[in-house]
Amino acid sequence: MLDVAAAARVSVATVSAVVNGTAVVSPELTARIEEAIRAIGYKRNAVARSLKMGTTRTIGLTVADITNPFFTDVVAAIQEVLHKAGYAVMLCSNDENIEMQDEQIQLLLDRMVDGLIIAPAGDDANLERILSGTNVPAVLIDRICEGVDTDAVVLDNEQGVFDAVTYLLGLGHRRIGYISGPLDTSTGRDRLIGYRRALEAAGGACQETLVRRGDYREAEAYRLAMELLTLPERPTAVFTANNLMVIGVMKALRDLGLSCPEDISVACFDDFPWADVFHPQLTTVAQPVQAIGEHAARLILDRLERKTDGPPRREVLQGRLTVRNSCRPLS
Amino acid sequence: MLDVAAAARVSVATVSAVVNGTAVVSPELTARIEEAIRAIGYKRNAVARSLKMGTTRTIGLTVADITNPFFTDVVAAIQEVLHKAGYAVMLCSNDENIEMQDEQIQLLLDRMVDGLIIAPAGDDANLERILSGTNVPAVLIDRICEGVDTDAVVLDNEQGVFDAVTYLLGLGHRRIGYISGPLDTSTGRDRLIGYRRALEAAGGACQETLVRRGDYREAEAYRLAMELLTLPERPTAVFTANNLMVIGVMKALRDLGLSCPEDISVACFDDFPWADVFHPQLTTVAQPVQAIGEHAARLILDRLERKTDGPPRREVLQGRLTVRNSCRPLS
DNA sequence: CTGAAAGCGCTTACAG
DNA sequence: CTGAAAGCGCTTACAG
Repeated sequence: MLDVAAAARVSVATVSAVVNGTAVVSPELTARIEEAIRAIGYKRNAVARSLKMGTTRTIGLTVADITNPFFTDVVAAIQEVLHKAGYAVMLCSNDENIEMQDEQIQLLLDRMVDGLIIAPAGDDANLERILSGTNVPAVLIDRICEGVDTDAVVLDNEQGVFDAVTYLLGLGHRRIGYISGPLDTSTGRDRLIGYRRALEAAGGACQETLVRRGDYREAEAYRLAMELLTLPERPTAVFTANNLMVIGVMKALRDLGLSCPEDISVACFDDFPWADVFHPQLTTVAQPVQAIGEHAARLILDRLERKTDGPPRREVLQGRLTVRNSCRPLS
Repeated sequence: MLDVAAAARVSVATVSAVVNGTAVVSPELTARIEEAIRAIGYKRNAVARSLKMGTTRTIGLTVADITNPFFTDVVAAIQEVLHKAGYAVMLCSNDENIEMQDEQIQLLLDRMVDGLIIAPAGDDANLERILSGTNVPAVLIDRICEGVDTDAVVLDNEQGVFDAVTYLLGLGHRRIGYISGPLDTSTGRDRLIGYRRALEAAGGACQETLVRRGDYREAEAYRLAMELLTLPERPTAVFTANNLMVIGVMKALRDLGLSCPEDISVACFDDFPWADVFHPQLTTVAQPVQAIGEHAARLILDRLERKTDGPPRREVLQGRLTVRNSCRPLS
């Protein structure tokens, strides 16, 4: 910029003014400066700007598993809104590892992100402390953490599972296996509550022997499904608390020579874009991924643009039971 | 840092030395400084550091479509390797839009990323100019661009499709529909060449009437598949040049009341994690996504750590034909 | 082993 | 409308 100023025989202040359109500069000078910029091949340096301004126009984003299509879709929606607003996003995926998550958040904070969007790996004892050590606004998505009091957008997880399990009960199923998410995640807990509440509402006692605690991943779900499906009194239906785990269940069915929905009915939380073309066409609780991402982005943008200054807001969206044909009525 | 220095009654140089372990400092001073850091709640400011050092330890990454599981897996692998090496990644997805891609690359460059990994949306007339305006190293992945001479990791696309089509021919198929990617992408072109070469090698002339030019997305592939499948002389097999498009084909089959593989055989480029549990179990050309990501990350790291200074390197990986049961032999 | 000082590339009151 | 100067928070020769 000094070079440009020298070449155009003006001060850097004037150059800055034309580069940012931040003040009125006479046409002649503007032209001279623009010419000099072209000649020198000047490129603005956003980090110097950030240092001076105290803002980087970038948002840090951590998700538990970018490989999970649910998170992918949410991330895509977030980055689209943010990009339109002139923000970049710095993305970290931590493979459901809380220590790594904390490390990543620190790294993002070091780099002076203007805001943070976090899909936490699980309850995180350090998160509150880390966040309160800064005044960078944060919004939690998907899962919330005990004691972390920030903006958040979550789903009504309990209701989503309640609807699905009630649907299965309506089909005549009484032995409904449940592969849960980890109980140190809010979604894991809330979804399990939905399962229990549905059974209770139907007057059936919850059969804890049919509940298995998974980790939202395929491999462990496979193992748990094998357990469930080889029980002396096998469940007639299995529900998994997320998308990845249903794949594990389907693999178990395949390896056991069972078919869905003939032998076992299957349903899960989270939808797939291909769910209505491949067989069995899965019945799912679809999350409004686009809306989740958009809301999260808006919340952070609101904070940054000082439109909002109040207490934490928590937005709760609803899932939608999407019935296809992976569950059959028990005659 | 000045505050810390003041509190510990030392100079900032000394504080910097202990924060970065960049010089030997006496134990007493170290202790005093660490105490002061704790007391003040000092946090390092990476942007100031970056300005001084001329390096941000962050890599810019743009992909055509983060929503595509192929790219997602590659991104996950990249970010894992880079994170271990102490780099952050700034991610941009541009929905296959080249202008937006250029804009994003500019934005990343403004922010002084140390390196760039680009999965280009397509041939980009401006990319070479943009890149040559900086000395930030770049590596292209998946698709390469005419005239852009940087490190790259790509697949042997031609061979992948050749193998798949040869397999179909071996099954007795003669009328093989092909839904291509956009021809302004290197993958779109190379895969189409693989298709033609396979037909020629088998002595059959390539039937251009069975070739449709798609855009790597589901919606357009659906439309094209409807065209192909309602031809007077319908193909007996359809191959799509990527993963998303095969979903469109399956939707078309469903809407036409055709089944796979009984009525039509289907195969595609790119694998799915669930391909061997849902029906039809798709026959695919699987890409080594993990390896692609790792290689790309290593290439950029090599450049940054000055281990490599030579001419652009181009790594070519091989796909693997993964036969399942979406293609039937024609008796 | 430690400190004073310059400088990375910007922006922004403050004068003129 | 334009310029000289300070300062954002660091790092790093250079002295001592």
